[in-house]
Amino acid sequence: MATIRDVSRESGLSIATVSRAISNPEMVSKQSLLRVNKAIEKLQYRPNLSAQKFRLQRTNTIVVLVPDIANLFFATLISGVEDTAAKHGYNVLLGDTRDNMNREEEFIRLVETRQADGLIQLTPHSKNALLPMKDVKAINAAGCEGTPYLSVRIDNIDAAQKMVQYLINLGHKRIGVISGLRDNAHSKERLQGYRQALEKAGLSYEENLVVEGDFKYWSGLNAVRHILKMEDRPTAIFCANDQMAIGAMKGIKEQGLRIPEDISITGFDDLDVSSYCDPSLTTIRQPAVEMGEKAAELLFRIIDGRQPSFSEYILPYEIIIRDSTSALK
Amino acid sequence: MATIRDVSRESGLSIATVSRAISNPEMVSKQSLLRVNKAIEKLQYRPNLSAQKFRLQRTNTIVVLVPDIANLFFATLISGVEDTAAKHGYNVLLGDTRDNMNREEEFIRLVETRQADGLIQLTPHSKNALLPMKDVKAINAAGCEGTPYLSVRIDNIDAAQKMVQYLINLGHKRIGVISGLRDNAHSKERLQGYRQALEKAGLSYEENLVVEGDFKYWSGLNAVRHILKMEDRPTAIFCANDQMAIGAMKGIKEQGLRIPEDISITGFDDLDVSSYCDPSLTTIRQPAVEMGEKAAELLFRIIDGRQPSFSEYILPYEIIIRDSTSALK
DNA sequence: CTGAAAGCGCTTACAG
DNA sequence: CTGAAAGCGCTTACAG
Repeated sequence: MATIRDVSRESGLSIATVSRAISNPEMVSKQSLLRVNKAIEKLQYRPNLSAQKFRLQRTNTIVVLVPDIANLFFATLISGVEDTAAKHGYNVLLGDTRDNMNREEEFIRLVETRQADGLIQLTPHSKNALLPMKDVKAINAAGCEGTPYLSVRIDNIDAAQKMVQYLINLGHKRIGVISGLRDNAHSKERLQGYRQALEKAGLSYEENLVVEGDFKYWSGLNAVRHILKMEDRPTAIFCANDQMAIGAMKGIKEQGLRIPEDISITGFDDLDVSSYCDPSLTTIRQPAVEMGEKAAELLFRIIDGRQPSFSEYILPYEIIIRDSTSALK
Repeated sequence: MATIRDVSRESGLSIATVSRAISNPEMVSKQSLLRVNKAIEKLQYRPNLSAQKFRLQRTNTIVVLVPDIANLFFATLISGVEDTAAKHGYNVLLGDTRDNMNREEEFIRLVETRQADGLIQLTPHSKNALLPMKDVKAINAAGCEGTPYLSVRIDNIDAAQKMVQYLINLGHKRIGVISGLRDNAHSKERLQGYRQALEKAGLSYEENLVVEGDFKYWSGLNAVRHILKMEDRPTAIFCANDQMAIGAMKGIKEQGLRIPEDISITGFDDLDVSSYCDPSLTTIRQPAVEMGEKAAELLFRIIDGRQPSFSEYILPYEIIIRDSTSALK
């Protein structure tokens, strides 16, 4: 492979001039530029960007830590990161952690060892989280309250509360919950919103109406089977994400029950598929793409050494009412 | 940030010894090792891997070119790549091309400019494809016949044929198709399988039974509305992927028709959600994770300069029969 | 087992 | 506008 030295030789100009011709053409005479370009063409020269990055102490790469790339919500958010990164000349390294701390640590090390300039964390913050670390520029996206570093998110508690309020307004009094894993911050906040809505309406909280899932389809199906066996069955179920809601719908229909006539169901995220399932799912739209874009922009800003105006960016959510919910008869 | 020079100074040993203590501890005396480790600990030293990579002319990074990260089939395949990459000490750079040639070119340039060692292409080969390129080590995954470089895939034609044969065996004679974009190689091969099945069964091919989609949900819904308006409506629809099949199911139910009693429908891919939609979808399972793993292994092999035994790896598919298909009454 | 030195391919302050 | 030279942080063949 040709190097800058070869181009220098071929063009009869110094390495310095060749370098300038490539990065700062305006610093070089027209004639030199021509000779350099001709040599580059002839030798099929491509600058070794690894060398360049090393020299400039800049990688133009960021890492996105994602707990589960097969969850479409994250995939969509990442597409927002990708777009913004491309615009700013950055590459995106994908860190699929599967909620595994060791994998997470390895990806964080990429930043520590200067293979990436910063990272975006998509797992909500928890007490045993590795971030924040000094020397690692990071943004938390789609997380929760109390994240001790820059974050972009929606107000999960408020969104959950509004959704449950909506169910209560429809006349539902016994509202089941299919929650995410208990320790997960999203689970906690969405459950908190649920409790607040009950409280405001003067309804009592019943622990056994809450069934734990893990945010995946099968766990929604599993959880709903549990719920349907209860003697005093809820008339509505609030699910902590869309995937579980879709799994739950499956389980409800399996039992020969109708949605929403016999039981109402709601999700959280608004995946593409949520408007295509049957019935279409009432859910909370998180602005996934915008969150990704915003997180990337903030990260590039702090990489450039400019501090952002806020430590927390709260984006608006939207309650999307479709066909999986109706008034209690 | 501490460099190897600082560790050298702190430990009173040469840079060379420090370097060896880190990369080849067995080449160094126990005592030196101890001193080096103490110094590393004290200075919180992290080797600059950018420098190391540059020095070794190796990046331990690969690029995955994906046409649409928001298609779960690709996300799942990528998780297979990720796993294998982690095992081999490689990082994965995500190249979300959105079927845009310019973006694709930029990502390929990462390999040309030594920022990555090779790439995995998830877009099926076409005549105006940029790959194969000399100096770019690449594997095509989930592609089609006639890919002019190393590939891992299933036999799309055969799979489609088998699926349509299954519909024919159920008694269906008018079978509609919701195809992907016409120029897409997957569309072509799956359509070819459809035609072959008809031919074998002595059924004639009717062009107007084939409606073009773009592999996304909405296009399935859109296409099926078209199909349902036909005077001599098909009794079964073969969709070129699951997303479109799910969109189509929505459209069919909108018209008050029942699946599979009034119309049977089949997909291609076997996404997670396909067993949770209603009715659950009869489809073709592509071994997404295994494809990703195999593609990554092959890539690492050619990066190491070892040639693989075959130029094409054909993995088995599986016909998954669920509730969206039934015999013609 | 250890160290001095060369070199990977670039960029840039300095001098002219 | 141009070139010689230093240096980014490592690794490794060579000599001892």
